[in-house]
Amino acid sequence: MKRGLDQMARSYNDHESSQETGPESPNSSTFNDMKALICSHSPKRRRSVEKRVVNVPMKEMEGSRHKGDTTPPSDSWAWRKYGQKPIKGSPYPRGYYRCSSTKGCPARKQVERSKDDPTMILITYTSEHNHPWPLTSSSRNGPKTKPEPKPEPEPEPEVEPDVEEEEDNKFMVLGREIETTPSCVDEFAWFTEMETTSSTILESPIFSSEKKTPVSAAADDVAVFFPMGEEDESLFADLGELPECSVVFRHRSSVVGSQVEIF
DNA sequence: CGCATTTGACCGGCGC
DNA sequence: GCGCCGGTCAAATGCG
Repeated sequence: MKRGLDQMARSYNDHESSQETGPESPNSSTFNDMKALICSHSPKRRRSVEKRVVNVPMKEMEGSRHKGDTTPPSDSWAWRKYGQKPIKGSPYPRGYYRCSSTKGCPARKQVERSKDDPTMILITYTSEHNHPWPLTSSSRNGPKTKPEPKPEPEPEPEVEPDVEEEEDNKFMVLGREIETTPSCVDEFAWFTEMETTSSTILESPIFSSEKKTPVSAAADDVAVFFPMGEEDESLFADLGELPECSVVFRHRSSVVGSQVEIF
């Protein structure tokens, strides 16, 4: 079972390794490229696992707990480290984290420093197809990525929630609306779910400071869908602990894609 | 004492 | 077929 995931991730890495480390990765001019990229991956990927790579400037993590190369920036969820490995070709080890925000949460992430740009942290999020990202926050509880007992309904890790939101085949990427093919949407409903909760990729649940359950988040799209404005300021007022978020939101309007990159 | 982290071992796939 | 490599497991350790 786990091997399936592993294999998935591995084959994806083959794809992504050439891209995720590229300093001059796709920027705002390549939304369609990105879309094509995403869709072009579909045939190769199994449906069960999706990945997303985020590039985070390290300076933006200074406020966060920072013990080692793979200490992840705090985000909105609880992650439990389950492994660390030196990566061939990279001077920095890669840390493996498992979502501990909710029981049975299948989400994982890998954190490593970019070998090309040591000031950049590469975070690879992995989740099962259509599985909602954990949206609970633990970063406010302190530095520890300790899961917080929450009175929230438990996500169903193995049962794919029906994603029925593709009324129109569009989703937002870095502030732009992208039309997708139904197959792509279906294939990346997981992404779509994230993107449609916000006006940019990086306002995805990953970067949401809201404490929500995966279910409520889905129903809560409106709450986080509006473009960055004054309301966002308050909405993300407490993002001091979420350096990833802060940089994203801060730079989005002007430096889209240059600070944080999604593949 | 309970939980998270660390770290070495192990596993399975892939390339040669 | 074998070795390499990435990813995970699980026991040991540390910390609050």
